[in-house]
Amino acid sequence: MIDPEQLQSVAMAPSRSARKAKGDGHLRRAEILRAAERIFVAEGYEGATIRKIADEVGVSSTCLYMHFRDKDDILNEICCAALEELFELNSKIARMPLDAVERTRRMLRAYVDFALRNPNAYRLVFCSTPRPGQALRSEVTRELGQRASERFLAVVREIAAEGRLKTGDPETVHRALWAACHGLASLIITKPDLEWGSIEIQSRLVVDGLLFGLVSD
Amino acid sequence: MIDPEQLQSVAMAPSRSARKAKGDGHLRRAEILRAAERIFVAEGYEGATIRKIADEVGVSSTCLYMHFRDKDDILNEICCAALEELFELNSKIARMPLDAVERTRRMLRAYVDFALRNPNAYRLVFCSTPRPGQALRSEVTRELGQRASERFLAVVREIAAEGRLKTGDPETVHRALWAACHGLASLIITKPDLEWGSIEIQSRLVVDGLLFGLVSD
Amino acid sequence: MIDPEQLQSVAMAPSRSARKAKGDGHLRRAEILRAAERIFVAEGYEGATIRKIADEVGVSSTCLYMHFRDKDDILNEICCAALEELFELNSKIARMPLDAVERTRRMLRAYVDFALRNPNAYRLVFCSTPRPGQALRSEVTRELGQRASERFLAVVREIAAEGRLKTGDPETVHRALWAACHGLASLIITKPDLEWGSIEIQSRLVVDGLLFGLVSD
Amino acid sequence: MIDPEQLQSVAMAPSRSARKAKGDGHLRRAEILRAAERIFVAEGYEGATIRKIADEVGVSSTCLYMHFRDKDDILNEICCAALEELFELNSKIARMPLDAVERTRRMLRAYVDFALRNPNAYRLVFCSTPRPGQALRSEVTRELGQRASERFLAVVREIAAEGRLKTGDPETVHRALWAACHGLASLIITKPDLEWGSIEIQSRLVVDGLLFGLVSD
DNA sequence: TATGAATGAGTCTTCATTCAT
DNA sequence: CATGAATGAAGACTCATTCAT
Repeated sequence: MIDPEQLQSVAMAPSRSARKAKGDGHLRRAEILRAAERIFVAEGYEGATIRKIADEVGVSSTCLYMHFRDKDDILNEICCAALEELFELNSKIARMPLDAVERTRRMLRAYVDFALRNPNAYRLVFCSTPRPGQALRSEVTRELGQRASERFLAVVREIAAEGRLKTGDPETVHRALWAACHGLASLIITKPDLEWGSIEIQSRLVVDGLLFGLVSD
Repeated sequence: MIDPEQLQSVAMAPSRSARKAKGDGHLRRAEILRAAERIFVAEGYEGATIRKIADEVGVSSTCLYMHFRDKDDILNEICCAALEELFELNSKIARMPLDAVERTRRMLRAYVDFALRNPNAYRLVFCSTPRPGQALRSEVTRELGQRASERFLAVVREIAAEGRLKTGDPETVHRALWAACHGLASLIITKPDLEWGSIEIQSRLVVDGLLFGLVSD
Repeated sequence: MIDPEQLQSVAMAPSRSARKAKGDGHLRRAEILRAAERIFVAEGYEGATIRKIADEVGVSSTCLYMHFRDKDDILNEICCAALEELFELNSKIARMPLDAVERTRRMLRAYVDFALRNPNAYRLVFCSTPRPGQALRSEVTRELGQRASERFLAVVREIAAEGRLKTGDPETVHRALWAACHGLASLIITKPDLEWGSIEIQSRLVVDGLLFGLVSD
Repeated sequence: MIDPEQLQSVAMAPSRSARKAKGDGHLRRAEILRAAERIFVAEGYEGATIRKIADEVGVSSTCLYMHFRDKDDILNEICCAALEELFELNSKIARMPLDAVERTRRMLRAYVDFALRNPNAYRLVFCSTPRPGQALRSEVTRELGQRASERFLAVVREIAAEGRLKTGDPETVHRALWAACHGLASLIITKPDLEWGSIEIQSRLVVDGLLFGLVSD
């Protein structure tokens, strides 16, 4: 499993050796992942051919097989990295010395932002049904998603413990909040041509509206 | 966890007795559409090969081309039929002699129900980005979606006209409501293995929670 | 074997029964042949699908099989009819009470005209190599072509007998004349976009030029 | 009757020894071109399937796509190569310090020889109507053909300038000469089973006969 | 670590042809 | 005489993947 932070930093600073020099295979690996992510989303799962990815990176298609077992392996790594990042995000907010509702609000906003910042990975993780046969590998993915989700559920439970839930149980409320934000993010991502106005405003309306409807004070 | 049969109850194979009996043509056509819908969603657009669909129906692949011009034609027909149904649904509710907010609530509930009743078509229409090149055909689809959407927007505008919008403009509120319901439906559809509890309750929580947060009285 | 004269006359006068009435199968047959000829040339051998021909005639594709054994059978009939016509043409000119050279000239001009009038059939007969397997059927075609050719060779032999051949033997001269005219006709047919000027003049130049070069007086 | 081997002497399979030896790439490419040329002519455009060509070369059909974009690309390369050669031929003769008529005669003879030496390519270029849709690519082909043709037209214009044209304008005469030679060559190629006698003599008769008829001295 | 060449399986689609009616 | 429905074989082409180097 790759630490996403590491990927991120590598992607931003070409490190000591000049790009394209034959240094650390990790560079290559990260390069491929980024290209793949871009293409996976631009062209869809089957539209993202190994050759297209290889071309984007500037290497032969054979070369990809030196870093990843197969196509699904690449896909998997992308998903894991994204989920890891999301988990970190939620963890950071969870640790903030703020009112539980405020932390919830921030998590939701961060969630939508995250989705829109990584539309590629987001679609892979949250908008696609795992195809049968991928079950084993996506096990890891599900595990990671679960962890990120629980960070968020914990805060909702706090709110419930404070007796501020207007209705429903924390699990259901948690899923409602998540679903609403997912709906907004996924719709913006898959239908960018629709008239969306200010995404900032739209996003706030969903989050605050639902929080106001479900949580008191 | 959701029983997939529950989601796909509509799309079941026809009684084998009718097979090869009356060559009504229309029957075959419908049979193909149902099989295609099932497979499109089980395997994705490119995963749904003509052969798989043909096998499911029990005919040769060539036979599909007697009823549909090509693969996209099948996809298109499925989408159009679904959107048409959705439009009818909304139209019927729009005509009911009820309070605007109540009509809104019913439309939202009907929307989620519709999605869960036709998960296959729903995903095709609302969870997939139109690939470039399909633009021309999906024009019709978009047109239909637009019409269904406007039926719903009209009611939100009524609410706004009655001065009952707590915040935002009708367009943004309309999109917020839609997004939230879409999020719930799509999440249930694509991740049926998650723990969803009672969908009835979950759905009500999202709809009522958001309505309560955004609309007064 | 069909008498081309009969086809011709049928094609020009719809005879007693109204077109499309279910009268004499011969009508249908001729109708199909004409449509096929048009399409064979417009689209090439493999481009001329049974369905296209059937559509042109306005019947089902199955219907063609009631009149012809298979695709090649249609092709064959077209070729035979054309050759028959050419043979008649040459025969008529051969019987004219004219100088042998003049009859030759007329035959050549008639040949080019015939080709340009029936470019479809001409290409089928004179511009295509019989594909292996068609050998048996094209036997008939070759036989007919042979007969038409001999009508023409006979006149050249007359010229030779009159001692008016400037060079070569009658067979070689006969082939030279034929080849030249074939070249003109086939080039005009297959490359109609070239700059051809007046075909009348061009044709005369080839025929008279070669005759003048090879035949005295 | 013509021995087909005589016509296709150039297009013979390479010694099997080189196969699989040096993966020179260029060798493969040439090998494919030769096989394709043979099959294109033996079976016609649509009869020449990718698989047949691949089988002839002894590789998988996929392999062809490593060297050529698609079927038309192969066809195109063959045609271009042939036309290039023809152009060179004419250029070389044009530069010879000979009487214009003699250069014309040599060009015509070279043309027929060229056609019989490359019957496959010749038919592709000169005996087939470009199918609609191929327009763009065959643009190049036409361009090349044009250039070769103009080299020849120039010499005829010289003759005209010398006042030695018995009749007609240089363009028409040029086309007449070309058509006659084309007729001879194409007829020999497409109907090799006919009785042709000595091609040498036959060819001379056409060329000299027509030149004698059209050009003085 | 990387590649150029190659492949087998599989894609959509079209065709000539044949039934049962 | 005619057809609507259907099919098996084949078409061009693409893809993920694997060698030998």
